[in-house]
Amino acid sequence: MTEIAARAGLTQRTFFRYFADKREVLFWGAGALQELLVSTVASAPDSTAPIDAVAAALEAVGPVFAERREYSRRRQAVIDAHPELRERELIKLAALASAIAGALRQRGVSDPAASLTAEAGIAVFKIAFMRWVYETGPAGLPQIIRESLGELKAVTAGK
Amino acid sequence: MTEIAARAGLTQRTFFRYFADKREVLFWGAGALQELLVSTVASAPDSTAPIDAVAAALEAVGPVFAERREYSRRRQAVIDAHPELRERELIKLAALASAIAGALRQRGVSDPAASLTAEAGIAVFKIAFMRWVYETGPAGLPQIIRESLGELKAVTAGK
DNA sequence: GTCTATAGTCCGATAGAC
DNA sequence: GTCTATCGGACTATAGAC
Repeated sequence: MTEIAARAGLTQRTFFRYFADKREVLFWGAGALQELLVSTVASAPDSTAPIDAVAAALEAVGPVFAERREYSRRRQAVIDAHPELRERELIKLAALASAIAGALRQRGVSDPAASLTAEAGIAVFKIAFMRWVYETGPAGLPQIIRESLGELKAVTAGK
Repeated sequence: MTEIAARAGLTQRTFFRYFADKREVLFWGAGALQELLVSTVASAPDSTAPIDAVAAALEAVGPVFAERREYSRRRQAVIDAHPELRERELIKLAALASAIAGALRQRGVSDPAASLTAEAGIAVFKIAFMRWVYETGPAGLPQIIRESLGELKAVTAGK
C-alpha cells in the first residue's frame, strides 16, 4: 500500500481518506452506475413492465463502457485473477441489484417480484458484460445485453 | 483469531490448517451443497429442460436446511451484519452458479444459455432462502423455491 | 511454533483556502 | 480563524513463511 500510494503521489494515510480499502480503487465508478440505473428505471413510463424497465436501465449503461473496452478488459483480467477482487465486484453488483429492486418497489412492484426482476437483470448484465469483454465480436454492449435478456426469457420459458 | 481458536481448543496455526481464513468457518458446507446441486442436475432425464433440471437441484437442497431454520437465521444475521462475510457468501454462491453452469454444459446446453440458467437459478435460491429465513410462515424452503421460480418465470415473461 | 509481511486504524501535528 | 487536506508514526490483526 505504501508503494501504491507513493506511486500516486500520496501517502498511505491519504489514500485511505479517499478509498475505504485497497480493493476499492477498482470500483469507484459503481456509485454513478447505480444512480444511472435507478434513474432510468424510475423514468420508464408507468405502463412499462418491470423487466422492460430494468432492460432499459441496463442498456442505458452500455454506452458508458463503449469507449473503454480495452480498459475494461485489463481491469477484468486483474479482477478475475484475484479472488478478493472478485468478492468486491460481486458485492458491488449485489448493491446494484438491491438499488434496482428499490426503484421497482417505488414503481409499485411488490416483493418478491421486485427483487427477482432486479437479480435477473443483474445476472443478464454480468454475463453480457463478460461476453463483451472477452469475446472479440463487433457487437456493442447494449446489443449483447439485449441478446442475453432474450436468451434468459427463452430459458425461463421452459424451452 | 487467537481467542476464537483457543475457544475451539486449537491454536491459531491449527485453525488455519482447516480453514483458509477467518471467514471460511461459516461456509464449510458449501462444498457438499455444490456436489448435491451438480449431481442432481446431472441425473435429470435427458428430456428435462435446463431450467427444470436446475429447479429440481434447488429443491433437492431444500431438505438439507429444513431442520436448521433457527441456526440459519442466526448465521444469516451475522453475515448480513458484516460486509466481509457477505462478500464471501456471494463468491460462494457464484461458485455454485458456475458449477451448475458446468453441469448444464455437460448435458449439452450451450453458452450463454447454460450460464444464464444457472445464474437465474441461484438468484431464485438466494431470494427464496432469504424469505425462508426471515419470514415466519410455515412454508418449507422447497416450496418457497418453487414459488419464487414461478414468480421469476412470470416476471421474465414480460408480465 | 515462532517470526515476519502488510492491510487498515488511531491520534495528533501541520499547512493551505476562504 | 475556522475548515479541510495532508502527513507521520505507533499500533493491531490477519495471514503466510520457515
